[in-house]
Amino acid sequence: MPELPEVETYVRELRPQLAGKRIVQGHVHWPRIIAQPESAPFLELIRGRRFDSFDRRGKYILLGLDSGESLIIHLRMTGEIRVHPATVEADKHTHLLLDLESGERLHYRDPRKFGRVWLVTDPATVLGKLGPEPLSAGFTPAGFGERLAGRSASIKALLLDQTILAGVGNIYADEALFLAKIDPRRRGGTLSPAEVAALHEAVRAVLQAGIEGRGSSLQNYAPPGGAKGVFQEQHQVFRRTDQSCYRCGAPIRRVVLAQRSTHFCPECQT
DNA sequence: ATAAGGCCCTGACCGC
DNA sequence: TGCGGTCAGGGCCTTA
Repeated sequence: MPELPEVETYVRELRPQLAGKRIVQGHVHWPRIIAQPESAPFLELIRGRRFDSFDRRGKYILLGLDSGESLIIHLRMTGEIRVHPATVEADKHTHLLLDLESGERLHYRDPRKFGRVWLVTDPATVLGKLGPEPLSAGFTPAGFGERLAGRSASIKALLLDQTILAGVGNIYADEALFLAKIDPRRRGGTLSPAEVAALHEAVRAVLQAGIEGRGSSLQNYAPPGGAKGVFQEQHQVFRRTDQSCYRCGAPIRRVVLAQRSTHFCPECQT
């Protein structure tokens, strides 16, 4: 489940694999994977274009083309991008193929078909509603507090809300709440300024540590460079139900909040 | 405006 | 071994 650290790792590893390479021709095997425009104009617009720039916003991958347009990709749960020699066959889960002038092919693969691809002139049409980047100067304790003020939803649900801040998913939300010692069931509006500040710092710390670990590799997830991420080895609570808290020894609890499994230490997080 | 639930999808896993 | 049922969950949509 790629979240901000996994997507950041993706962009960093795709850059050397794709920079300056030209798309000869694209092939769409499952049209709904292309969110915008329709797949026919999509294929026409990418033909002959070169990969120029590589960026991330929240959990979105932004591949800038030499036409000035942006190929935006969201991997959602099981999306996967690989650059293979042309001799590598597409499997049944490969929904988009881009033939490159280099003789390689970009494979977009996604067993659960949740991911989406956009080709747009202005990225803001896709990204416009996203909240601040957690690792940028635009994410401040004061601004975070304002966005949480008056909210009755659980703080866990609010951390997953991409309009409050961009890039946090289920893993890093649970880890950040543990680090900040905040019960995930707390209503967002009830956090004190000190707790908001602690959570702000914790979110930044876990995302930064996640990036340094090249993300969390759970199930089959791996970034495109081949080597798996290692941050899962540092998880304090995520998927550690009934195991001992590393800090106090109490068993980690699992509850469901906002339809998401949520893991926390009932002794440390209050 | 906010909150909550459904939906999309398929592989993995479980119990029988 | 086969099979039906359940679970996983990001973001969008609908409903209240």
